[in-house]
Amino acid sequence: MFQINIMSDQPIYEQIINNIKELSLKNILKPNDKLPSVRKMASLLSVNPNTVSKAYQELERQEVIITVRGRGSFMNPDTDISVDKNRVGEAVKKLREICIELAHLGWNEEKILKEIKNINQEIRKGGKND
Amino acid sequence: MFQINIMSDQPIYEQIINNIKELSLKNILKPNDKLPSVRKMASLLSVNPNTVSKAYQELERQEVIITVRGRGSFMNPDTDISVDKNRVGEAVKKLREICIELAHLGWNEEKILKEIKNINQEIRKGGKND
Amino acid sequence: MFQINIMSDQPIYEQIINNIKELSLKNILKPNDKLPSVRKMASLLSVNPNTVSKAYQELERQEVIITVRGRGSFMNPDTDISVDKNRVGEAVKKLREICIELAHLGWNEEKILKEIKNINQEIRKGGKND
Amino acid sequence: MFQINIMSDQPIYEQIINNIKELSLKNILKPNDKLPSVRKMASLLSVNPNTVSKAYQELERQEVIITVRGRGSFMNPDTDISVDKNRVGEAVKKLREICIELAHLGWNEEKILKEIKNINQEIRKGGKND
DNA sequence: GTGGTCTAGACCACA
DNA sequence: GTGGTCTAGACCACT
Repeated sequence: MFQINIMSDQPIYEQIINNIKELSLKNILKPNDKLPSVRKMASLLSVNPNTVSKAYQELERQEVIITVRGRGSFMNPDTDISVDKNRVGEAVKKLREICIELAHLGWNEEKILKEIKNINQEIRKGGKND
Repeated sequence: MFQINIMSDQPIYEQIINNIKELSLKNILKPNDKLPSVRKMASLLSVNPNTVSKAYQELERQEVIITVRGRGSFMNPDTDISVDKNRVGEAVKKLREICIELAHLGWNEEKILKEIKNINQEIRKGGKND
Repeated sequence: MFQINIMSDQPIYEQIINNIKELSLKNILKPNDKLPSVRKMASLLSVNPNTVSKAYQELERQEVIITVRGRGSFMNPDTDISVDKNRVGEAVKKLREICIELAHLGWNEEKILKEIKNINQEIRKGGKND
Repeated sequence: MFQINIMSDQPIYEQIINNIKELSLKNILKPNDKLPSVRKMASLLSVNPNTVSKAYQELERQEVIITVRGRGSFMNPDTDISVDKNRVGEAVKKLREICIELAHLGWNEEKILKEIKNINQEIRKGGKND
């Protein structure tokens, strides 16, 4: 289920974060679902437990998961309430950078919009298996 | 003209690259236009010359500019000849990550599409280099 | 009567301790009152009996309660005999940390003092055990 | 200047955070001041660089400091704008716990208020040496 | 069993 | 030089 690429330039802990967020969007990970323990996830992904721990801590900071002492980590039952303006701003800035990059690679606006639609269909497609 | 933010988490040399690409898209930097020398650019932006140098080297690798020893750097007159499949793949991958992030921040597809349109209008408003 | 929050970052056994202390301050738990057994309390709070046991042991160490083998645990009839200087020191140290934190969150001294008054009115409203 | 206690039950990285916040309140660390590098601070405190790094990262998250790639960390020039409701709530909750604890140790409200005044005079006393 | 903290030591990107 | 990431391995508190 998880796609971790050790050789990627993207940090492993970020990849873990993104994977979990994506599974959440697809509704494969549902509210209150238990995540594998830090050690288990680490052995599943063949990475160091500290790396998984860092990912989980950041996910908790973002209110995606909730960690309970001595019990483990669980998907947050509350549908994300607090919106972090900084994070939105960061994401939009990155979106801009990528549009510039794609434009330089010959993509026109239409092609980008089409790709966005594809991506959104992909990452949100789980919507009915609740 | 340049917008460098030393506090950003984006490397300065990447910011320089993106600025030049954006100016090119807007047709403010035209084919064969001369770029400021590494030292001049460095003092303009108040950054280390090594940083500018790294940006120029990467731009040349991407065939955005051409550097002639002893003469300086110039915008490539050949508009986008080679298309680097790796770079396209990377950009699409990042696009995907950002869609996930924005979805988690409460954006639906429509809002993302609208933002893309805004951005494209902004970065391509020179309008004639398509 | 009890307020246990399993998601809090405060250990459950500490929450139990504080709840009992608060009930004692409010004079709801009076000297010689019998506490629920470890098992009963555990089932009341839906927590592990070991957790309750740990709380009771610590309460006994602090002379808040007295446990009689085979009889159960009771509120200590002797009101606050021994004063543990270490505990006072610890509490004052924590008080300091929180003042720093609140100052960083924009609270001035006056606001902190006001909050303290509110809290004390709340936790001591039984009013007669002073 | 720094007071780190390896034997304390408080994590080292939190102690570092609190020390820096306190120095900031006292105006000993002023906006834009450079902090010792991670490695330097680590050797000053005789702790592992990772521990200092963790403290710095948390401080940046709280907008107390700003870290610039390849340059180091600096006190945030902006007087703290964003207020984190969660952090305020947490702090008030802890304040409540301590009031209960102190009440149990025989402190009346007046004594607590006096201590708060002492603490605030202490931690904010640097206010004029700007 | 769970996660949290810390150390020692390594490698990398950036300026 | 700077900070960021990762590993391996240890210890601790909590349930």
